[in-house]
Amino acid sequence: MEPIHRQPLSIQVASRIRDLIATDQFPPGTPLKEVNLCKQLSVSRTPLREALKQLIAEGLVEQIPYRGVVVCNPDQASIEQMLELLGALEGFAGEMACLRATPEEIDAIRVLTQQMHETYEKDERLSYYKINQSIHRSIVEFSKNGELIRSHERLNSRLYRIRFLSNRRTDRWHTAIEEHDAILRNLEQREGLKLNKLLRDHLGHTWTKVKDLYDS
Amino acid sequence: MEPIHRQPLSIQVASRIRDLIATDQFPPGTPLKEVNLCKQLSVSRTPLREALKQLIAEGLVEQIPYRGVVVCNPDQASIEQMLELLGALEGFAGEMACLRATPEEIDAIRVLTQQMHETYEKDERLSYYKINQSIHRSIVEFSKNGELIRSHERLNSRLYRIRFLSNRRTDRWHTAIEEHDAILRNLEQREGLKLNKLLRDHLGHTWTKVKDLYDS
DNA sequence: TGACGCAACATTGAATACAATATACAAAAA
DNA sequence: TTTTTGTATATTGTATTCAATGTTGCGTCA
Repeated sequence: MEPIHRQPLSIQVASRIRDLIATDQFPPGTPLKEVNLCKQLSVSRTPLREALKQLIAEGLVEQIPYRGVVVCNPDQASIEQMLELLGALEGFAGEMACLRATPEEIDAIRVLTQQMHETYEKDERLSYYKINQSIHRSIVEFSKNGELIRSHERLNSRLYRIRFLSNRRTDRWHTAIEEHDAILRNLEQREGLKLNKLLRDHLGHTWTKVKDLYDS
Repeated sequence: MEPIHRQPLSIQVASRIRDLIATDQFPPGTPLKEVNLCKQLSVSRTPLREALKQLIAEGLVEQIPYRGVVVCNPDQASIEQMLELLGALEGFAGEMACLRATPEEIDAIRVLTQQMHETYEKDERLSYYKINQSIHRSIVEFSKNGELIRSHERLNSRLYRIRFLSNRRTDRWHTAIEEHDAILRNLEQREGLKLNKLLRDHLGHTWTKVKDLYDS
């Protein structure tokens, strides 16, 4: 029977704040003052502080002793580094997925890629963004390496906001679409090394898009 | 001028516990009871709990609600996954290091590799282990990617104990030594792709050694 | 007018008190 | 004898209180 699983307050609070940051309701630089957040979330300071400790460990916020916690505002250099690492992780995951993904799992990627085409033609950017995320997350899952999956998840969540913003503004969708077709093809044919390179380059292009956003 | 940086108690406590786990003074399965630790470390529960939260986020310990935290005892499968990921990270780092390391930095690796030979001939396993760690950590640093460096550091610390134990018992040193010579050569010649593969395979061999340890 | 010092306030760091939950053991019933 | 249930105890989860530190602003003195 399915066990009931409760979550300590601190975990729930951490999730909530994580969402608030990802959706830009707490944009970079926002000071996270303990008493304010306590009132807003209706919890006491102890679980809130434990939640903040977790977010610090994840790198989403930073803490200066006796001066509080603020939402991180990564500069161009560290965004580039994060995307570089994300590309390495996804590339490696793709390579492993070529060895370990089942035919059914590859079918799922095929379906998602098809849906992506549809959102592209309908110009539905939000749906496009979410499907894109699903594809990448699925490929990583099919690596069947739990550590890799968690590392990717953490890093990706830190980049969620910035990629979302760049997705709204960039006007070069079609290259991404073509790349996704190539990704699917190489996964189908189990071309691990090629898929690795494809995914790394794919993230590299994301960086150029983000850079455009910053420079403008 | 160098700023004075103070560390909150929770950070210090976290470091201490991390060491205790790495050095096997808190072996896997040890229950970390809050009041006990408080007395032993002479701190109150609040900073201790914040430290534990950080270790949970790092994956060194795990928490079951209302039942406390215990030192993780990863099974063979997750150790294999961690080593696989570590290999991917180091391989990628090596590839980047070929692009970005200065000649002086490569010299440093050369010196360390030479020292490694000496410890091998003198049969000094502890020194060997530490130099080996230094080499790998240095290569990762020379990738000049801070995110990569931190990810590697976290994962490596989780594997510190298990690799240490396997190093003490394995009787096949010379293959590792030869691999390190090859690593140095490819770094000197900036052969990024080859170095990537070398490092990945190197960690793969580590896995076979760890596996021997478990099976025996 | 500007710089320094002091004091009041705001905010975080740490400790303690209280509540919720799980476990262990014993007693009672089948 | 075995199972079940209730109660005591231990442990974690949360709230509150107190202490330490940083910041701001005003007043005074050069």
